[in-house]
Amino acid sequence: MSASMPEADWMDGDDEASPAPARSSSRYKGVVPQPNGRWGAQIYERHARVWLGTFADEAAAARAYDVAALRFRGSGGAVNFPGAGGVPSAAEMAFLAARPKSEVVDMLRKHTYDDELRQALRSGSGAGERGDLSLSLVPRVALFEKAVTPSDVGRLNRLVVPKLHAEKHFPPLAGDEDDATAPPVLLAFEDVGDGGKVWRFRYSYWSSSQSYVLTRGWSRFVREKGIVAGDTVAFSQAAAVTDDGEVVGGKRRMFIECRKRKRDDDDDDRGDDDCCPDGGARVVRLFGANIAAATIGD
DNA sequence: AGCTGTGTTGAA
DNA sequence: TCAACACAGCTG
Repeated sequence: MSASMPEADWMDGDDEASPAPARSSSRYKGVVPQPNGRWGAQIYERHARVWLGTFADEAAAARAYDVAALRFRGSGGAVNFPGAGGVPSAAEMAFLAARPKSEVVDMLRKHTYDDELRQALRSGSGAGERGDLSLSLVPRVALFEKAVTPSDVGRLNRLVVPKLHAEKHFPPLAGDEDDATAPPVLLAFEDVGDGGKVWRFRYSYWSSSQSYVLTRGWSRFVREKGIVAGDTVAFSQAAAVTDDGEVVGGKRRMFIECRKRKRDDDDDDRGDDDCCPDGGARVVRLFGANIAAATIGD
């Protein structure tokens, strides 16, 4: 179901005008009648029942089951409301995939799922968005960030990547152990603050300074984003969320995001060429502090 | 006092 | 896996 779908549309069954006492059973999958005339929703996983809450409307309970089925079994699972409202959008699937089952179940039990989904969809659908899949909904793991130095934004046209982070999160560069200059590698990053615009940088090791650097492409990034010394560039990587909400790296997609250095109160400077189109501090939902991000280099 | 959500069982 | 049924507990 999509967030834009009015709930009332499918909330009317046959027994709308009458308070209708509990029927002996529901026509919807995962829905069970409650003694008081309300409806309960449940889904089974591994022999165990997962209670999804009770609902006044039979169809609302059925929809709760659908949501759970989407999260527990993927878009392939049988659902009560296929078609129209039941068609899971890529964005909704991402929304679901980005949170642990327990959280989804909580939202269903508290009847807050639709609100949360709408809110996430709204905040994620900025003007610069390209696909219909909001980047803010893509689960990501933070890799590292660096406050850029004057030389990082100066004429050197390069960003020094702290050795520890480079070696831990970026693909290994042959030759970084000996004094030979490693062959350059091209890395692509999706811009979290700009609807996924892709930035490509040459990544290499400068043996002369014994530094890992992002070179070609970096200066353009600095210029277009208006990055100045003191600002921060953050790197993250696509991740997957397990049943328990544990985040695991795995996908190769990497992301970059720039954050303006916090200014006390003086000027807010130009508000559009900024690196964060939305205006204020963009809140990106990142997961878990301690995740074993998969090695990018495979 | 009401309701929710679990215990449990038999069918699919 | 799934739902029917009973009712233990919980909530207010």
